[in-house]
Amino acid sequence: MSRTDYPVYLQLRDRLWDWIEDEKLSSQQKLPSERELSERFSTTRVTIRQALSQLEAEGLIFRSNRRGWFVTPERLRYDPSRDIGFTRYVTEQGFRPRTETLFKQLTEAPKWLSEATGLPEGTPVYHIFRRRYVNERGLLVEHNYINPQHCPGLLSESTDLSIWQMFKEKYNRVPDHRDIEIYPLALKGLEADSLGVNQGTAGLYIQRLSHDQEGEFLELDREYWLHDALKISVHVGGRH
Amino acid sequence: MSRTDYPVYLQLRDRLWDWIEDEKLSSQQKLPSERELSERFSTTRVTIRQALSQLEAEGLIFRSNRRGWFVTPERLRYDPSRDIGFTRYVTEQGFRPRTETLFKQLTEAPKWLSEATGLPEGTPVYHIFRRRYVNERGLLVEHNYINPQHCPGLLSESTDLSIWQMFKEKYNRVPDHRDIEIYPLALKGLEADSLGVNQGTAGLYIQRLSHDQEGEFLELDREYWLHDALKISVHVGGRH
DNA sequence: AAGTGGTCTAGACCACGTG
DNA sequence: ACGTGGTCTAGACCACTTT
Repeated sequence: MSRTDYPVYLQLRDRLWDWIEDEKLSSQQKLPSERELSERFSTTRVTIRQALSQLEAEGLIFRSNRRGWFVTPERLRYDPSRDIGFTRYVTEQGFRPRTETLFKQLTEAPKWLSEATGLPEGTPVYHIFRRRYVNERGLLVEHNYINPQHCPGLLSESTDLSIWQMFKEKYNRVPDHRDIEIYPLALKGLEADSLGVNQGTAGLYIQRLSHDQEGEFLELDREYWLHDALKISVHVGGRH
Repeated sequence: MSRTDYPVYLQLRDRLWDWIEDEKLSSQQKLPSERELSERFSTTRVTIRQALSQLEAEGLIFRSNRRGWFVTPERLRYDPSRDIGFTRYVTEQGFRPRTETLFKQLTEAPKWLSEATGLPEGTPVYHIFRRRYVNERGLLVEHNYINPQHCPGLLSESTDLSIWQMFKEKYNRVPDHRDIEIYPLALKGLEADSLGVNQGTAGLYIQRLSHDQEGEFLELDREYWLHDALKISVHVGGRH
C-alpha cells in the first residue's frame, strides 16, 4: 500500500458496508437518514456523505432524487450486439421489465443525425424517447431515431414493446450490421431528470447504429444507463 | 426543465468551463489552484470543488494525485474485439503510446481464474501487470493471465510491446473467439494507486477472455481504464 | 519552505418528498 | 407539517508536491 494513512471516510465506508451486510439489507432497501447515520458513526453529515458517495461510486448503493439511499440490485447482463428485446432479456434473467414511452414524434433529421447515418439533413425521422425499468427502478432512458421509409405509421403503434419485433413482424426488416459506441459519461439535463438522479451522476452511454442487408439506415439508438445498472457481455469471433 | 433552481456549483461549472475555453487552456494544461479559483469566483473552496468535480464527472477535466486539475485530452478510440496491439492503435490515432511493466510472475491459477477459464485450480499461469500511457498520461492498468503451455519462457521476453504479436510470431498462436465484459466501476486499491488517482475515481472495466481455434484458453485480460480516457467502438455483423 | 490538494468540523438554509 | 437530502459557508489541519 503506497498510501500512508487511511482516511476516516474510507474507514466509514467499510464500517457502513459491514453494517449493511449485518442488517441483511437487501436489494432496493432504504438506508437510515444521513443525520441518523452520522450520529450512529459519530461524525458529521459531510463526512458520512463522503463515505456514502464512495459506496455509490462502487455501485453498492444508489440514491434516488431526494428520497434517500438504497442498496443497489445485481447488475443486468446486456449484449448490445444481439437484437433480442429489452423485455425478453430482462425476463430471462428473472427480473421484471417495464417500458414507458415519454414522447414520440416525427421530426426532421438534424445535422448530427445526418452525419451519423448518411441520411440527408431534414429527412423526416421518427424520434421516440423511452424510459426502461427493471423491478420498478428506472435504469436507462433511450432515444430511438428510426427511418420512416421502413415502417410507415409507426407513431400509431404502441412503442412500449420491442421495436425490433415490430420491424420484423410488420415490416419484414432485419438489421444486418451494427456500429456500436460505448463510453462512460455524466448524466445531465433531460436524461438525469428523467431518471430521477442528480446532475452529474455517473452513467454509461451506448449507441447502436443499425443498417439492413442493403446497407440502408434502419435505426439509431442512444441509450443512457445508470453506471451501476449493467454489465455488458459480448461474444465475438468463432462459430456461433 | 423540471428543476426549479440552478445551484451555484452548476453556475460555477458553466463559468469555469467558459473561462477555460477563453483562456484557451489545451489538453493536459493545469488549472489555477483551488484557492485562487475560489477567490476569482467569489466562493468557498468546498463549492469550487463541487464545480470541479462536476467537470471531472463530465470528463472535461481530471485530477492527478495532489498535483492539481488538468484539461482532459480527447478520448482514445478502442475496439476490444480486434487484436491489434495498444501501441499500434494509439499511434494510428496520432498519439504517443508507452507501456510499463510493473511486475510479471509465474503463479498458480486461483479459484476465480479457474472458474473463468476452465483451467484446473493451481495450474501455473503467467501474470503480467502493466501500465499504459498515452501522451505520458497513464490511462489504464492491465492484468494479463496467460496460459504458459502456449508460450514457454515468456518471462524472459520483453513485455513492453504487444503480447499478441509475440503470440503470433514466436508461438504461432492466434485468438479465434473472445468473451468480452465491460462495466463501469470505481478504481480502488492497487489499480487506483498505480494510476495515481484517488480511491473511488470513476473507471471502466474491460475483460477479454481469448481462446484459440481448438477452444483452448489463451489469455485473460483485465483492464482498468480511467472513465474519461476512451470511447469503445465495435462493428458487428455483416461482411468485414 | 511554501503552497497545494485531501480531509474534516460544526454549523446553516432551502426545496422537495413523504407522512 | 415534518424530515429529508441538496447545497453552502468559514474556517482548520495534514500530507504531499513543488519550488
